[in-house]
Amino acid sequence: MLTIGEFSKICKVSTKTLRYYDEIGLITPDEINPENGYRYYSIRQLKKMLFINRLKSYHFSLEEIKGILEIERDQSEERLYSALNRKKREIQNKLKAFENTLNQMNIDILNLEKGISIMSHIDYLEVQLVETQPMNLLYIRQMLNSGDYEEGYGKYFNRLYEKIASEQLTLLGTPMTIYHSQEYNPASNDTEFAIPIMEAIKGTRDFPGCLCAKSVLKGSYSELTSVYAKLREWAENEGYELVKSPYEVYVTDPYQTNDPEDFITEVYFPVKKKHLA
Amino acid sequence: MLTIGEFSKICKVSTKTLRYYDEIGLITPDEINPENGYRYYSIRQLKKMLFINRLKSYHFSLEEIKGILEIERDQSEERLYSALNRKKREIQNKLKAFENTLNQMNIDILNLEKGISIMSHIDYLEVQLVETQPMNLLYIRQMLNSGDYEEGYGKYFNRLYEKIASEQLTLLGTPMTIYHSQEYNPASNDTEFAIPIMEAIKGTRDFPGCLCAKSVLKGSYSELTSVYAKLREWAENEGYELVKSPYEVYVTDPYQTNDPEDFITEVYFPVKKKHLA
DNA sequence: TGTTGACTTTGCCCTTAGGGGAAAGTGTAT
DNA sequence: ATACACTTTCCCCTAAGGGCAAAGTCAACA
Repeated sequence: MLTIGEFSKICKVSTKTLRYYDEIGLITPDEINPENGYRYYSIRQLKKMLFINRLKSYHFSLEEIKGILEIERDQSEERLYSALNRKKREIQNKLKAFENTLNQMNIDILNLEKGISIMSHIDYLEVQLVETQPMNLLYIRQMLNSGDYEEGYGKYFNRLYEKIASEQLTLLGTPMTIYHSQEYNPASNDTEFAIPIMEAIKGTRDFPGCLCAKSVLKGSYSELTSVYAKLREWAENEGYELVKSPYEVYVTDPYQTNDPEDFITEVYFPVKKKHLA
Repeated sequence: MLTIGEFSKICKVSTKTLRYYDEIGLITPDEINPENGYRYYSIRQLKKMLFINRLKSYHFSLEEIKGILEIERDQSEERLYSALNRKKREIQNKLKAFENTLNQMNIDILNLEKGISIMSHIDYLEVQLVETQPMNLLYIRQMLNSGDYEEGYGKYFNRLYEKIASEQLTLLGTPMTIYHSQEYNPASNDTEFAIPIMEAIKGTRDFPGCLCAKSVLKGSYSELTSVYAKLREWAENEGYELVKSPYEVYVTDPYQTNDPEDFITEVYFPVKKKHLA
């Protein structure tokens, strides 16, 4: 039997951690002296602890590890195998996200070297006042949380395109997203994915034309919030106010090009002139 | 002036977050109605908030962002530039760490496909009882925290090698590390870096020979804890006990080869036969 | 046998970046 | 006037432990 200190040293895990794992039931000492509460670990528990360490190094949460250890007794291999593969994909995604972040950072760093301040691109955004044409939209309206956006765009637009293809509908424009939520809420936003088509069938709706402030973004979607801010600022200065849900039109998007710097997105902001007080 | 809800929607930040940022003083509303406490943000604060979002996407902590924003007023560019570069290196390191993790995971996944269970390599580790020769060690003894290990190894061994080179000392073996701490403590471990040399000068010490359980690890250092566990288990079964600090000898290491799978490390565990009770 | 120093126990508060929800007050449109 | 959307503060919760304190315990040494 090993005291907690000995066990700790062999496994390279602090005693604090071992007590915590005992508390949450991840690995409990083989023996506890009922008089003084001293924890004693057996030699065979070393392997379990090392396995836990391994899984931790793979970024499994303690909750996940607990699940894996409980499974392990029954049908040991298969579910561990699938858990590993799932976690592997998770890490690959994080890795990709880091690569994207690094690309963005490099753009900013290069700009700084040229003496261009980081957020100055906002100042160069142009805003026009336009009158939009009414459209007939094939749409899906959903509550989305912010994590689902990337996935959601692909999923819902695919569904719409499938319907257009299978029912031989007539495409009249590029895909668009309409944001109905008044407040931004990371857990749930009222979002409408739509594509303009000719046929006024079930699953379509009328989208009236209106006066809009419009701005065009070239580049990564991460700049979209800047466009919204710019439009808002413009409206404030020119004496307009927002009257309906803003929307985005994806003129070129990931379906057409791979480089995020080539994306072209129009942002529309339905407005009307404010009455002077 | 924008209410918190409007500001929230434009910036894609929840009101909860805005109130939190107000609380920690990251961005406080331009105006607060003293009667009812309502927060009002100005249009010019949009840009600041977007800048915060940008820095957040670069994985700066709120504390770091606060620092950057405070700096920004004075000498805006330079310190931001260096902060960005520092954070970029951090992310590159994390990216590398993820790549290593993925490599390890792939090894395990391949093994599972072959029907080899994940921790089974422990069972194949061989342990021998050997009598080591006394040595004369050039050493540096330090308290290290677990995060410093990678860096520490390079740093301290380099320092030792430099001394050997500059004083024309005679190398008698490969580098080694002796672990003096009884308990593992992530914040501080008593660690000795050493290289055997011939000359008994200042900065060297005698390292007596002794009876050791020895095991050889081929492969990544992440398996080292397994070796310790195996040695401990072996000692228990054979009726030996640990009498001094264990140590590692790096026969081939990152200085000689790049593939972690080629590393060869000997682990020594000074023991003596236990008296039977 | 006593003492010392190392070890262990529990308990409490702290960390990041907010999320959830309640209860109460407020603003605005009809 | 009323309904409903919005805002306020307050309190508790997260994951994985770290830090520290007070008190109890163990083993070795004199």
